[in-house]
Amino acid sequence: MGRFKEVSLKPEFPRLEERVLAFWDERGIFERSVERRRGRERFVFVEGPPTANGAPHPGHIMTRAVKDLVLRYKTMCGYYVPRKAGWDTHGLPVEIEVEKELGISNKPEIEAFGIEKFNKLCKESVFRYEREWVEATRRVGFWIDMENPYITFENYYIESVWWSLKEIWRKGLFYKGHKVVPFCPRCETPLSSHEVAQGYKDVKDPSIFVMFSLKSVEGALDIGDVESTYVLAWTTTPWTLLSNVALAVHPDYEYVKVELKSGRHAGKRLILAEARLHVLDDEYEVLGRFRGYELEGLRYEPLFPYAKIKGDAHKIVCATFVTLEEGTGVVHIAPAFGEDDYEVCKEHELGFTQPVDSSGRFTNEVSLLAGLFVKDADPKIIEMLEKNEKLYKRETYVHKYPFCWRCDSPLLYYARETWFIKMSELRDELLANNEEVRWYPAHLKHGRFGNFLENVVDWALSRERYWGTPLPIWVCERCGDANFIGGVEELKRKAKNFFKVFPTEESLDLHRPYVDELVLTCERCGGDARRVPDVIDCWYDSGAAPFAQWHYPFEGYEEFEENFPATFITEAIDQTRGWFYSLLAVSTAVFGETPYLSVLSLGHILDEHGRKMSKRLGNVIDPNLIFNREGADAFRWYFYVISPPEDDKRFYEQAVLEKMRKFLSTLWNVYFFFVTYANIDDFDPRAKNIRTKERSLLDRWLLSRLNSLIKDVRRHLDEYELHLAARKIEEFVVEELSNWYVRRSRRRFWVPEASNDKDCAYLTLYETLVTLCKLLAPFVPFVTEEIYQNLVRSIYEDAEESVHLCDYPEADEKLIDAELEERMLLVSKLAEAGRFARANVGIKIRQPLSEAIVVCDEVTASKIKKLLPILQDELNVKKIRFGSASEFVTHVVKPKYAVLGPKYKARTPTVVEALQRVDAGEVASALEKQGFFMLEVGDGEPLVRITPEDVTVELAERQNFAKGEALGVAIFINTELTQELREEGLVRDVVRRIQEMRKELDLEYTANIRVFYEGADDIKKAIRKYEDYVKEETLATSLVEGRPPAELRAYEKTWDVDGKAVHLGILISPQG
RNA sequence: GGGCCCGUAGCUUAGCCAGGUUGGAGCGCUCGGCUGAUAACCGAGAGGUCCGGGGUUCGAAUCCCCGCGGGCCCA
Repeated sequence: MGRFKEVSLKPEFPRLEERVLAFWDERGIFERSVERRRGRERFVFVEGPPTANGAPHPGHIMTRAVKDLVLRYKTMCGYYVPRKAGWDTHGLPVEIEVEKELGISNKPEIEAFGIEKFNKLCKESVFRYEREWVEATRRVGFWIDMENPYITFENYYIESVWWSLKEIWRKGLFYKGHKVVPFCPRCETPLSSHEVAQGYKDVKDPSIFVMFSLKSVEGALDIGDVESTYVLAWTTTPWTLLSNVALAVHPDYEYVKVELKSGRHAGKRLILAEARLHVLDDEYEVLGRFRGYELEGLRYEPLFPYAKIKGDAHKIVCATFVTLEEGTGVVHIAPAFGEDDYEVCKEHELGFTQPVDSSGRFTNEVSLLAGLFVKDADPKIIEMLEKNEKLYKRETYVHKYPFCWRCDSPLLYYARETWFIKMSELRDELLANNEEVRWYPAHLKHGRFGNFLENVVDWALSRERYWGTPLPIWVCERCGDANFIGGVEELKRKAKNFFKVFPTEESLDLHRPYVDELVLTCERCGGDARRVPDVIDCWYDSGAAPFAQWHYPFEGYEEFEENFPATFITEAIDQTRGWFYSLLAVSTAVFGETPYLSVLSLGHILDEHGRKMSKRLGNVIDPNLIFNREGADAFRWYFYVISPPEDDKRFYEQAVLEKMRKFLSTLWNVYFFFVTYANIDDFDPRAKNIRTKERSLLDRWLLSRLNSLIKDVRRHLDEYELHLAARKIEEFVVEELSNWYVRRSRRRFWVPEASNDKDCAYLTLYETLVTLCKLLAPFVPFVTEEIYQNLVRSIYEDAEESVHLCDYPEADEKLIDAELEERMLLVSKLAEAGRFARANVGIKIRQPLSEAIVVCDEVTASKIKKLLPILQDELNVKKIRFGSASEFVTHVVKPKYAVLGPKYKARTPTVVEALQRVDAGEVASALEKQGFFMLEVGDGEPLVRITPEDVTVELAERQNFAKGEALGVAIFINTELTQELREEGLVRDVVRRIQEMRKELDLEYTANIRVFYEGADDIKKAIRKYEDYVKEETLATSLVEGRPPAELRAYEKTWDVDGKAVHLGILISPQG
């Protein structure tokens, strides 16, 4: 037993993580990590409250992993980073979930069920999903205070929201509009522009060309043959034809009257825009032309007899929104179902008709279609047109159409009474506040988000629903004045029946239906005022989080002051017009200030095939699957390292597994290696203190790289380049620490006797692992905690109790030796080049060779001189030395375009051509001797002076030498095999086989063995010659020729070495 | 239709802002090697119209223009 806890070779990350979670909980590590920074500079984070509407999706897990990385990092850097969780609890999503459970699907059913009971179920439903979120949040290791979250349905939160709405009203930014708004007929409520934005889909709609029969009118343009002339209009929403009030033409466009000469409508006359004549399928003759304005005032027969229109109707009007891009240049106008339509009718003092109810069904006014959902009525309407010979032709049309972002019903544009905030008036302020924000990625600022602000529209705030923050407006029954309420005290004062509705403090609930029962006394006339029954868009709730979470300004004044604006927020890209906007909109309207200083926008999670992961497609991976198999660290690391934060990420188990193998397993293995050997040697880091200066070059190199890495990681994290930080660490761990340092140092740990060099190796590896743990703690908080506990806490009693209570590593500039890093890089590249050279001539690494020669300039030679032993060992040569180029006389001269180009411009190709014609050896020797070469180009221009910087001179290989090259340095390996080298090679082959057999027997690293051997004469001879070497390498106490006696039951095997059979037998030695 | 982003090997991607002629990795595949830490590793090979077309330039994956395809957002 050693000093450190034994480590298993194959970690079980999920179980390890559960242990670490329990440890954190027991010791309150999270709370302490926050508290110990109290009083330091704040790093303010606002949690975008999850919509509590279902189990968390891998995308939510990723967002949480990113938040956690940033917040842990900032905490370790010394910032005070309180983290309050939040829940977005209101809104349609919750209502829909409850409706589904109740098996109902519209508002009358809800009202029959009872609003009080319904809202109670909504509240419960929210808590049901909360539990899954809490568990997933804990499991992924996201540290946030879930004990004291802000909850948008709480009275204090609603009161703050009310206060802010009244502030906005005071500024004159509130108004009631009659506007055509996107309306969901299933939810029976208008949607805000950013909600509509969530749900555009491609759909196939009918596309029909309809003929409106003209009537003769006094005073209007005489177009002749009025009775047999029709105006041709186009629409993709046949159901709106029942509500047609007018037809619009563009005043400046050219229109024509044509007579159809073929087809089923032959003989009829049509009016349409000249530029749209190609929509006609039949032959025609042009009979006349008009400008659009000339057509104004013409009247036509209504298509259908049903709709009762209050006011003037069925005439042609002019409008500039008419385009020639689609249809016929004549637009059918239904003021109930289009914003432009509504405005144009208002302008021309035309009437209004609304034969569709708020659930999207035709009313009794349209007897034939009464009760039918409008979209379902399309075929019937087309049939009716056909029968009346009013249909010119029908096609289908694929276009984007908005659907309800939650219930997926097609939206209708529908004229409703709605309360608005005048965001358009705040446009310049929004833009100015946006200037204060740092966006990651930067293009969002003036790109997508900035453009959106440029075109900001008023915020349609009211929702004709139940489970939400009630709109705090009471309208007087007598005078119609709107009374705005900004808090509970005010309500108490103004309501006639407050204590009747809320007899006790506990009974206070600012939701429907209770607040609906409150009757206020109108401030202006003293009459009774009743609440507008709407609730508000729940996006406003979350946009109010910066102040409402503290119940500002009723309480939490200081908290708000200290935490506004936020330093940092992050969510996925879809929040651009969602939360990122609602936060800015609310803060700008209420305070005139920006609510956040930096925003990191994340990409979406896609499935293995690059499709969006969504419930509808059924391709959502359960995060628990990954938690239970690869673990939370693997999950987190995958997201960090795979691509820049803003990119969409494909997510599937195999991909996570691959990253885990590459990185976490390698890290674990280095740790395993250290613990295993440190325990064998009973290494104690406290007992050794060897200054870095006194350690080997390899050690100093590793520590230099480690400190350079710290600098890089900090720089990248500060710029939210999470992937670059992660990739740098991964490269360090896999390439430099594991595949170079540990591999190169194996023998140093393995020598049985104590030595200074061994201590240096242990110390260096120990220090590196400990620092690496801290560096990695914000990324993979579990495995780093585990390693830290074993390596640090078990030894140093005064060490911080958790790696997450430590300070983030700072680079020690004194330990950074850029030149050493550069030299080591060159040596490792030369090792690669040498291996390449050996492979080219087919001599494996295990076969020792006599020498390798490095050819380079003197400066480089002096730089890498001390590192040559490493190279010698890597290449398995007896000797390594520098040689001069003259040993390898063949030269190749290659032009450097980057240098030649600027010098010779257009002449460059000719110069290069000439250079390649002359003898390379001549050029090389001239460059070496006099430092330049005069080149005759042969184009009549003066000679060109070639200098060493203009070209690279390479060497070709000589007989018996294999050549490799790296970073401009050549290496030659002598491939001549002597008898002695051959024998050494054979012995090493035998040693390798014995080691393999030890491994197969699963022997302790320190167990001694006895070896028996039999085989070809040259092999036996080689073994005898190198007996001591074989014994030492394999921990053999004896090496005996012949087969082991059968009664000993040795482990035996026959191997093929260089085409010759060798029989080996192994016995475990009885004594140590 | 408009805005923003993206398009490099079978897959994932670096390089593009600050142009240099020979586009670099990883996974996968084939061959070879190494292994007393490894779920590994090392080397080589096959695999690229750098989305297409034009332009600028001595020189374009890189800069400019026009397309095509994809994603997100908006009308």
